[in-house]
Amino acid sequence: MNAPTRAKRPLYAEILETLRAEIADGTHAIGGSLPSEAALCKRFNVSRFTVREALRRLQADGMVARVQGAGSRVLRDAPAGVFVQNYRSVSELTQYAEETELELLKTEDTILSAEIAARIGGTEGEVWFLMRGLRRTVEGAPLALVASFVPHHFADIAPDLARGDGPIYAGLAKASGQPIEKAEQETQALPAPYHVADALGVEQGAPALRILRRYSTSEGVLIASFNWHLSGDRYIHRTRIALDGR
Amino acid sequence: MNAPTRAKRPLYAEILETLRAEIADGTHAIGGSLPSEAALCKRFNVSRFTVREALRRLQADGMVARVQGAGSRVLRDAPAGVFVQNYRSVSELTQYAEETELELLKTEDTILSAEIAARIGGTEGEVWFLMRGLRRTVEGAPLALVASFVPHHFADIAPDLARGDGPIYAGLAKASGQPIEKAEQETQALPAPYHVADALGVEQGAPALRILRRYSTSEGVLIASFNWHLSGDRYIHRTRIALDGR
DNA sequence: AGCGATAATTTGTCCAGACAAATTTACCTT
DNA sequence: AAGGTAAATTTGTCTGGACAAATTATCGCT
Repeated sequence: MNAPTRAKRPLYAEILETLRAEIADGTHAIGGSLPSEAALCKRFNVSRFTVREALRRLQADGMVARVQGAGSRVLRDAPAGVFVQNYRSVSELTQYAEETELELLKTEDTILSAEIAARIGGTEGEVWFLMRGLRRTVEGAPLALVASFVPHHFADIAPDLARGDGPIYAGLAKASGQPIEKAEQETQALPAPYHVADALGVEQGAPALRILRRYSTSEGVLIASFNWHLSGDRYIHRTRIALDGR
Repeated sequence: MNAPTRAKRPLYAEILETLRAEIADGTHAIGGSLPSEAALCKRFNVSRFTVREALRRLQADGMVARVQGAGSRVLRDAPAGVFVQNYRSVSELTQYAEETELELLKTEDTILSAEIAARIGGTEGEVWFLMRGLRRTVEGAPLALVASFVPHHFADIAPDLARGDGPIYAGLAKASGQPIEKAEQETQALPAPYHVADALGVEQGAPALRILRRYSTSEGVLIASFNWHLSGDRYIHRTRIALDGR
């Protein structure tokens, strides 16, 4: 078996990107079908395995549904999942950041544990830069305890960005010269560890909302911030869910 | 190439179940490594493809991290983010409802307390119809304990809608002859009360995520459902945040 | 036109093989 | 003992092939 010439990026990633673009531009309409695996193998001159790797990722994104015997149906024109809460886009998060104040508490280099690495998109054992802070409302009430991880090469500029008016990620994107391509959020209910409980004035172990926001460029994760919020009635994360056609 | 005898269930599913059990019982400790792919192929007498299908699903569950050259490291002893919820619109919530199953547990008339009324948009003292159920994944794992409040005049049809395939709110909107004009969500971290803890198999008082979704027409709230989810590592609510211009 | 059976198509499962890339281990030298 | 290099190990990417399972299309009969 002859090995293919090694592209810098996996073949399936190229195909994935092409299919994503074609779905987005309407070549493959929502509600319609993608070409069959066999047709895609022919078109891209790759094995069925490679096509399936691309399709698998489209499926994982919620963009297509694959049905045995029937083919792949387009469900969405972009990866599923958007927003929640008071914001539904990065620009609205920008406003949130501008309407609150982050008080930087501590900065340090940190070696990523396996668990943190898996969460934020780094690699276990890597050195990242960690900034801990307390985000307050304009009235001064504690809103969230924040732990932000940035790749180590931003260590020099990140603290000043944190002290500035705008969101950190915007400054980091500017410094990196790459636009933000993906912004994700994960929400969990967890027992408040001691340092969170102490900072937010709740009992250790009390239920707390941990919201992780991760911003990525094409080169990887730019910043990942854990925001710990007070439990139950002291913090409610409220959102509107979009109605279709609006 | 000789085809294997067809098992009722895929081979990778058997291996997945075995590995899950071994991680849960400590045979493969958290922080330690799983056997290599090659060793698992030997042990189970299957191809590498089959082993990798099982490992891929363990990885998707957040239970292991697979690192090229290093092997698979155990992160957790149970699936993390058993169910990742990604939705940005009502129609996508529709799909969620279709992909899970709601088992109706109990229905009853209820008089709204001030607290519940304020949350769901009713009036204290009003009689509403309450449906309690357990939402499960297609594999049967408990996903959420659900308490849905609907105005009393829907009491006759709501249970059948709950037992149907689609989302309840769609059926109610149809029955009311009014389109849904607003869909809202509120997320809180709360201690799991007894009935939630019991249904979802966690300790009473453990942190749980309570997601309230409220659907309204021009005439008022159509349905408001509290969804209680397992705490931290068992349920992660993941979203994408829209980038402006897309 | 409608229905049922069959054939064709499409995805799912699984095998064997190979090379690339990344990590770990072993070995040798200082 | 420490450091560097090479070899071994492990997962990632990719090829080709095959049969199973599910869906759709086609054909024939009434």
